[in-house]
Amino acid sequence: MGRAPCCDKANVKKGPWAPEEDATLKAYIEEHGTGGNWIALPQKIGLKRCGKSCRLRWLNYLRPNIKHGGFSEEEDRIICSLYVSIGSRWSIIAAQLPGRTDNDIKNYWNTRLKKKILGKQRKDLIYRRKGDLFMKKARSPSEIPSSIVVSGNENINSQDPYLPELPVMPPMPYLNQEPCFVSDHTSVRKLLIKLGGRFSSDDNVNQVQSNMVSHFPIDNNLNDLQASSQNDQNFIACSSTPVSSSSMLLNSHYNILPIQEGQNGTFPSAFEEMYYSTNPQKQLDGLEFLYGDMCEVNTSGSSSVVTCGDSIDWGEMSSLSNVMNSTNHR
DNA sequence: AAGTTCTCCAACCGCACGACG
DNA sequence: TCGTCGTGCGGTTGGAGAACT
Repeated sequence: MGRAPCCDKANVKKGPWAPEEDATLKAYIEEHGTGGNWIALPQKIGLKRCGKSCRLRWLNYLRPNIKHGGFSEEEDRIICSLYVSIGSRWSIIAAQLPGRTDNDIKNYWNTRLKKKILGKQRKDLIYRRKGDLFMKKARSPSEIPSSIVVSGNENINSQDPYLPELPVMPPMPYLNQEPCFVSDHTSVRKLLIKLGGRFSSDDNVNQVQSNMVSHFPIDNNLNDLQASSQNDQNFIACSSTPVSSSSMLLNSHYNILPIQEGQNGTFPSAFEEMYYSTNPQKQLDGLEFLYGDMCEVNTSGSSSVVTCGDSIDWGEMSSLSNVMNSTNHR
């Protein structure tokens, strides 16, 4: 049994809002508030609209202090930084940009910002696609040139002309350890607090966390990955992907993870703690979701292969990195 | 000038979650 | 504990206007 529709679809108006409808809704909410019930609101004020539609109209358009268009460079950077770090959590991103709505940011990202970032990389992408084609033609990992296939613990600096240059960090140490972080609420919470310190509400944390975990089938697969990485050959070079993302995050102008003076290299202490700690829990605090989004661990058969899924666009991520690095060096 | 394609964005849709009885 | 309801979210769509051929 499906759930009942939120409103009577037949008697509900759809499509663009008329100025009179806007005025009616705005006047009522400004005087009485929403009354805590969006579903009942349109009937109260005589609007033939779905409650959800009223809510959306208010939040995205009628609410006071809403800004439309004209995103600044600073806002671009914030959006990029947060997108890289938490993905398409538009509501959370919007919370960092006063006056912006999640819908606005989502549209801006999908229609403009992504293209803006990718714009300079078209040529690279074309070359890369040729590289992809070449990779797809290869029937097994052993047919892929060694410059592209990298084992988990081997040199990930190997450069192939078809792959964009990515920031490089040492191999992830956790590959040789028992994973034990997935259900740890505090690790995720810690990261979110690090991400600007504005994600302290339990609601957000839980929501983001559930999303992260659902996208990160790490449990048993990680053990397979470990075996695989020790077995070389099967580990296709995507190990630098999360690294690049982390670097982007760290290098971004927004400084989501504040860089502290006197630290070894370019990594802030919080990140170093995660990355270099011998404690597997600390190593993975906050990094797991990056892997979850970007890599797929295929454990079919006796071997495991880590591949970059379709959702990952090397060019895109590389571009993001470039944009952020360039803004960082201004 | 007309037809076609592209871009942008407001709005819709369906799902997940929490509150509540 | 379970079912229902309202809310919030992210993905997608549709249409108006701009750009291109």
